[in-house]
Amino acid sequence: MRLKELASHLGLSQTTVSRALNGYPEVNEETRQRVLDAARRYDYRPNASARRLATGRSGAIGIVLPTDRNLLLDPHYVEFQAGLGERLMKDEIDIVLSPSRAGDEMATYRRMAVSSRVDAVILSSPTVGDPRVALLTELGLPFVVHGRADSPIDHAWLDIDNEGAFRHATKHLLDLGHRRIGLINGETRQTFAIDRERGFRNALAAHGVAADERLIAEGIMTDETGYRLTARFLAEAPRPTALLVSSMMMSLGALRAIRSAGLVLGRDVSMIAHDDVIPFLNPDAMVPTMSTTRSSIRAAGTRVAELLMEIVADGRAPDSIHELWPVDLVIRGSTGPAPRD
Amino acid sequence: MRLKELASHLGLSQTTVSRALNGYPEVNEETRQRVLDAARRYDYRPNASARRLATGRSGAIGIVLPTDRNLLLDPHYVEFQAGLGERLMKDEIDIVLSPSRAGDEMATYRRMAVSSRVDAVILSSPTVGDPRVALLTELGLPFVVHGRADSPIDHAWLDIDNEGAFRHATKHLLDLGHRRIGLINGETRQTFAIDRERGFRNALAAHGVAADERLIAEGIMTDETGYRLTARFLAEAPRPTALLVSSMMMSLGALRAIRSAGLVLGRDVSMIAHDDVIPFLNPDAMVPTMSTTRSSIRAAGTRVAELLMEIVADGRAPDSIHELWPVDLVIRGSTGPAPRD
DNA sequence: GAAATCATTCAAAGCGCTTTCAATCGACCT
DNA sequence: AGGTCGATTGAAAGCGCTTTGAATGATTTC
Repeated sequence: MRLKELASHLGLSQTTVSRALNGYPEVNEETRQRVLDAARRYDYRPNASARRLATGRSGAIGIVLPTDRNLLLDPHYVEFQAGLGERLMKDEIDIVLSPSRAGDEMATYRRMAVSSRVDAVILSSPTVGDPRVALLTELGLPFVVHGRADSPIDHAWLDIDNEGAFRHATKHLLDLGHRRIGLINGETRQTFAIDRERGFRNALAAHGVAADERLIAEGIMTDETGYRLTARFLAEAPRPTALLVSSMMMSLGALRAIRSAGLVLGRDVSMIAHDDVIPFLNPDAMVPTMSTTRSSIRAAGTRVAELLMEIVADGRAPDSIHELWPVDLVIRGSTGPAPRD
Repeated sequence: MRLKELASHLGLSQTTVSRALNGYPEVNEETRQRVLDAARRYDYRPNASARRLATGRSGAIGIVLPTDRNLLLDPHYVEFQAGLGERLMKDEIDIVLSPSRAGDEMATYRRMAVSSRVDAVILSSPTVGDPRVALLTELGLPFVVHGRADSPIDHAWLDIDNEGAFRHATKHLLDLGHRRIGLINGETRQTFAIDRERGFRNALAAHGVAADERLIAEGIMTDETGYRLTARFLAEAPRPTALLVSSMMMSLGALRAIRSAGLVLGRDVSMIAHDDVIPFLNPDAMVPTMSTTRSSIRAAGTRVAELLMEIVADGRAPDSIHELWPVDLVIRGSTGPAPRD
């Protein structure tokens, strides 16, 4: 069923039918009802390409998907995407995934922009001075960064307070008497990891405790990295009595390492992990339950979608968008007072 | 830069330029070169919507994304998507994700088809007699099922040999002397889980061993389910000496339960888990290393993309597409001879 | 009662491509 | 020489929608 047919069925012009369907005010209410009824009856759906061509808007937002970076291997990513989708669904906006090899990423963004395939894009996993910010700004393709790119160019971003989260968590451990605290971080190419390390160091400094560089390490956020780094830390003498871990996935490995060393989590070693609220990594289901810094990555996805819509549909100025979300510190069974020796 | 401008820059008609760019044979080679050079120089990119409108093809394939089913929470899904993307990238085909609430799924497929947003779709996690197969067939929207829908309607599918995989794995355990073997399966709504259970039972039957229904259980494939079901099995008397587990994620929980019971994996209890080759769940990195039935879900994604292209671009008949992939049985440290009691 | 205003509706002009159908120009054939 | 054919190019007609500018009656206004 095409607009033309629908119009002739109704004995109306395409113009009127189109307006009725799109909610323009100048059409008679009675006419609009007739049109709406007919559209439903014939299951009419406007052709997406035609509409896009006519309006110049694509009705889609883009994500460039590096096929070989770890973004993809990452459950966080899926969860974020789910949040995104939840919001976008309401306005029937599609997500266009454009896979791209690591080197071609910039070209892919360019392609998306020039071929007007999407109205806006999302930047995930920003690095320091991320070149994508400059590119997109130059291309005039609206975007929201999930995280912060720390770029000289002002841009729209939504981030969680990583510094504050890890500062509070560290402070909590210090208050429990811990002095040797290890940090198992994500890769410090990414801004969130830098911020967390800063929070960690700030808390130590504020307490007059010197940071031990041998107890600060980073890596991709996998179970395996968690295991390896924790095992390394525990081999130090004296060993750390508490651990700050950047993801629940890593905390799984960390826990394995702690057990392998014959130690008990929450007694010999305390741990606080960052929890992005991923359904299959539930801190309450762990044994012992895991103390966390918590912020739902899914909710962030929803909000980023919302912001994107505000920019594209309502013309909101991107540089007015800077949201920093607070992070909860949830104390559970994996933290306890520092053991005395 | 628009086609029109480009053409006038070159002193050619749009027709010729369009043909040159799209590789039609009737244009002079010299002319084609000039056009290609100019296109590169001006960084010309055809407008995606216009092209789609003109050709009637959307240059995208669709995935309906149930926002509240567990498909999403699932790393398998991401990995599959990565494989898909890898292949689609080559032809600059987009993936359109259409989020949808569980109830609306069918409507979303319908919308995708009628608005010709995509040229084809992918069906994941098929259930027995999956209604989507009938719907898509009726709508005339090409699709490939990842898995098998076990529907009366013939359709394109790619699946791994789940029955064979679990049959072989079970046989291997039987050959090692195990007689009490537990099965921790994915939800038996899904065809893959049914096939695995069948393989398991077939192997037992072939060996003349009666299946113990108390040692067969299912659930969503999470760490938590793995823990819970394993703990339950180990409480039986006599307890199972071996376990077949449907995912690496579950095997993590299973391992925890085994340890909690004071047992040693690979000695007191053997385990074989299904490995979809997810980068952050590496069976070689586990302690002990995990015996698995292995088939790369990413490779499956790549191949599904390939098949989709064959249907859409080359007009291959969907009902000629039935691929059943064999599954490797990889024996590592988590399996050993049955303990004698 | 004529002019002006308002509420509705429509015809037609794009949006930027692809593709059909014709036109042109030498080369080739009889 | 007149006609045919193959190679190359172009003009114009869509693809299905939105939107501009105009038209039509009906309703007010002076």
